[in-house]
Amino acid sequence: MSDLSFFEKVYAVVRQIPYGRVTSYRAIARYLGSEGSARMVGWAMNHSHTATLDVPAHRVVNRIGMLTGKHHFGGPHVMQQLLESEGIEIIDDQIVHFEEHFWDPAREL
DNA sequence: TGATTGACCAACT
DNA sequence: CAGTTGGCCAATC
Repeated sequence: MSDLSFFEKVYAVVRQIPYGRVTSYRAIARYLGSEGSARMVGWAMNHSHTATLDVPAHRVVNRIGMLTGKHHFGGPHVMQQLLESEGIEIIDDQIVHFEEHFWDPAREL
């Protein structure tokens, strides 16, 4: 684990997010400890397309469940559609019942 | 190599 | 109560 770069650690965690669940940038940063900040997680997601494995970045949102990075999925509605296809309801770019869908790696992993 | 930026967050004004 | 500022650390300009 320690051999992995911060990015790879982020990818590893995001890949383990269960179907129909979401988490936040801050939760991932907190789970990884002081090795990075929420900003770094977002930055890692920005480069997630460079990762060899598929990273379900659509399951990662900001702390209030808002789809801040939806524009980076190739379209402004792709992220929302992906989440809705997993049974997550979204209104105004915001996840409904976010706390119910929330998956905390530090708590569940 | 210094300055800027970024899919964020919390504190401060 | 809304807008600004600082901090986080790496990548890009």
